[in-house]
This record gives sequence, C-alpha cells and structure tokens, in this order.
Amino acid sequence: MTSDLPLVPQVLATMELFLELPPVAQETVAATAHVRRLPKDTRIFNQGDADVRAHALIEGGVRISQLGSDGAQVVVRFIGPGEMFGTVALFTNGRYPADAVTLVDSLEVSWSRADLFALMVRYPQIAINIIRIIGNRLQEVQDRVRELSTQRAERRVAHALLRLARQAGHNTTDGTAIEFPLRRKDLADISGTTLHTASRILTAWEKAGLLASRNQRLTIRRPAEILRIAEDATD
Amino acid sequence: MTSDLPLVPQVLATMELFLELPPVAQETVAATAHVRRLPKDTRIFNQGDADVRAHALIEGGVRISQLGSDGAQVVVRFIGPGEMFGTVALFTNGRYPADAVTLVDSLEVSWSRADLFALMVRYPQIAINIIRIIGNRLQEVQDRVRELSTQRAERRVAHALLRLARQAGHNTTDGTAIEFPLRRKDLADISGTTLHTASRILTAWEKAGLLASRNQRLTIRRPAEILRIAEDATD
DNA sequence: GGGCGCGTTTGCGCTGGCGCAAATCGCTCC
DNA sequence: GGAGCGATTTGCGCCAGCGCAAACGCGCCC
Repeated sequence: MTSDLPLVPQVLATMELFLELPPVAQETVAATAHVRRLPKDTRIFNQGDADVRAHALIEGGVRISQLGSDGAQVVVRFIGPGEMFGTVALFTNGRYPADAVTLVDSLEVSWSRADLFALMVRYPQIAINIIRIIGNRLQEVQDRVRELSTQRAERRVAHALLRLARQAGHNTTDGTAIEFPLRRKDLADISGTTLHTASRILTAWEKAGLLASRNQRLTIRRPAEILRIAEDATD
Repeated sequence: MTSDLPLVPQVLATMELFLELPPVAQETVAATAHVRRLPKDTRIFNQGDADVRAHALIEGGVRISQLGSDGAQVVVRFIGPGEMFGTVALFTNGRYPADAVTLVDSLEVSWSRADLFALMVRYPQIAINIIRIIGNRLQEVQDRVRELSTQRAERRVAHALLRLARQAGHNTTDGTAIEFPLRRKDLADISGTTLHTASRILTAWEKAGLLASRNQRLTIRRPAEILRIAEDATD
C-alpha cells in the first residue's frame, strides 16, 4: 500500500524495530509501509477489532488503554515517536487487546500482517528486534505489577512519571517536559489509583515546586526529588 | 552440549516454542539441547545472573519470582511442563530479571544463546513462536495490572487460581488439581495480597467446599463458583 | 516416637486512599 | 465576550485489608 505523504526511510532506520538492518532491507520496509496523518483524538483501533496491522509512531503521542470485562479502565502505556504498537496481536489471537487514541496530531506508519511476516522471514533481525522490544515491555509491566502489589499510591505515581520522562521526556531549561498532554485521569489510570488521589498528589508536588503543569503538559523540575520519593524505602 | 539423560525429541515437538517446525529442524533443536534433572528446591538461576540460557521445562514445576530494589517480593509466574522460561533476558540486557526455583523434582532443558540465535536465524518460525509466547504473557501480565488496579483481593485470588488451573490444571474425579505445590505465601505473592488475607480467603473457600487443599496441593472442586467470584461485577 | 521448624490460621486495631459530592477553573467554540 | 463543558481541586466519611502478634498444625528428621 502506498501513500501520498512523504515517507522518510531514514526515520524508519532509527526505529528500534528496524535496527541493524542492511540498507536494502530498509528500502523494502519503506516500500510496504503505509503512512497516515492523524488529527488529535483519532481512534487508531479499538479493543477487539480483527483487522490487525503492525503500527509505529513517527510523530506525536498515542494512549493505549484497556477496558476490563467489568467496566474498569487502565492505561496500558503511552506511545511516543519511534515506538511500535498494536503489533503483538498479529502473533496472538488476531484481535487488538486494547484501544489506541492519538493525544495530539500525529504521524503514524503501519504494515499489513502479510507484509510484516514476509519481512521477518526475509530478515530475521526484525523478529529479534520485536522480541527485544516486547521483552523490555514485559519487564516494565512486571515492574508495575510489583509496584501495585507492594507500594503506596504516591510512590507509584512517582515511578509512572519517571517512566514517562525516560520514554518521552524532552529536556528544557525548566526541567524535563513530557511531550504529550496528560490528564490527571491518565496519570491515575497508569499508576493504578483514582483521579482524586492522583490529583491530590500532583497538586502537592506542584506546591512544593517538584513539577509544573500547564494545560495538561507536565514538566518535572526536580527529578532528583521525584526519584527520592520513588525509591526511598522509608515505609 | 550433550547429556547422559534420555532426550525425547517428540517431547520437544509438542512445546509451543517449537511448533510448526519441519522434522529436520526438530533434530537440530534436540542436538543442541542440554537436559538436566533437578531436585526439588533447586535454584535454576538468580535475579541478576549474567550467564543467560534459554530454558524450558519438560516435567515438574518452577516458581519465577522477583525481588524489588526495596525488599518486596512478587511471584511473576509459575512454569509447568512444556513452557519456556528465562529466555527473554537473551534479547534484552543479558541478565535474568528474576529467580527461578523448582517446586518439585523436575526435568529441564536449555540452550545457549549462540545455539538459540543460530536456530532462530535458520528457522524464523522459532522467533515467531517466541513472539507469540511472550505476547500472550504480556497480555496476561497486563490483565494482572488491571486486576490489581481495580479489583478486590478476593477476586484477584480467584483469577489467579483460574489462571493456574488453565495453565497447570489436571482433571481428577474430585475436580481440577494443580500440579505443583503452592504455599499460601505463593498464592498471596501472585495475587498481590498478603499471606494473611490469602489464607483467610482460601480457608473460607475450603469451608464452603469450593476447593480442597492437602499438603500444599490445591484442587478446585467447584470451578463455576470460583469463576462467579472472579467475574461477578457485584461491587 | 518425640522434637523441631516451616507453614497456616486467626484475632484485633489502624489507616491509606476510595467513593461520593460539590465547587471552581480554564479552554474552546460560537 | 459569553456560554458551555471537560478537567481539576477539595472536603468528608468509611471500610477493606494490612500489620502485628500469638497460637496451632503437621510433616520430617533424628
């Protein structure tokens, strides 16, 4: 599938998904890619959808969230530039396990199942890259499980912020700014607490000067302090 | 590497890791495998160890548990016959992210990093199998995150039991028996609660006849009732 | 067969943070 | 500039389940 949008092969080359591929492989990858520009608040796919593709983000931000069989919602993760998403479903039961929504205007690229599998068989390094990416996510999610089981809400929020800063942080004179807008509810859903508790914690931190938030954009001003809260075993 | 123990290639062929491989590939896999018999309570590897191999279990049971930078411990998962474990570390940072200990006398098989990678490059289907396995685990762990965030302890224990039954359950006249011994503490650590709460819940279920436990062996006598507790949205 | 030690049960008090509700803030769109 | 609406803040009451502690059961080893 082709697209009228400018496809930038050298951007693909920097994605973890296609690391260590020979240049000729990069071209094949680019040739089968389908690029789309997506306005803010676009639903890229819904939990349960069967027409599964492999996605990656070039610009912008995406929220991946999951709805339980009861009504409970959690945020699985946020996707920043260069990250793949929605790809695991190609290998498991063929249905997206979560919803994906753009948080800002974004640029997305995707491949069909057939194209990706053909690429993988031809260049096994792609499969190895996917295993590494999913493996790292598995460890991250397991860390979250450990946190949820053993830590208080405040420390979990601190950890969530640090993960976000590492993943999508952008250094400014003011501190580390997180690229995409985050509602208090999003923070709550990713750190396993309620909107109310998350709001109280963030407000307290703002008053203490640890972070600033303006218009759903967060800036961490004193990472060391947040880290102290996250790691300090005083409890 | 070879071994004096009887290696059973047709056993390997039934493992999810080597599904859909041509017979000749199965032979190569068997040729590079290293088989070990492990007594109960053997530490197969420790969190942080650097000499990483790809493991799979032929017989027995293994507990995979993780220690936080604080002292908190959680059980990541239990491994039953046919399942691979400790393999993700080969692709990420080269260190085991958790401990692995046998719960009973077990039979284990493993491959070196070099051998596994050679196999994967030669037979990409192995890589695809690994992605599917890890992908399924990722979804399982994400389900646990959702449960921990939104559900009460009793429902989490119920879900943990059902997962164990699905994974390592064995049907008897008395109900579904779980193959390996589980201490109350194990149940607590995998469902994100404390020993005390887990004990109270299980005792109550035993009194109600939903399950039986003898000598750390659990038998689910009324799966439908446990399922009702796990799924019932009455709260 | 007796003692030892791990695993389990159970009572009791306390508290983190959830649930509910209402007020306020601040964008966005008209 | 005003209206409307989603997001955020904040107060208050309450309870699930954690933390502590002690007793008990039971398999295993000597």
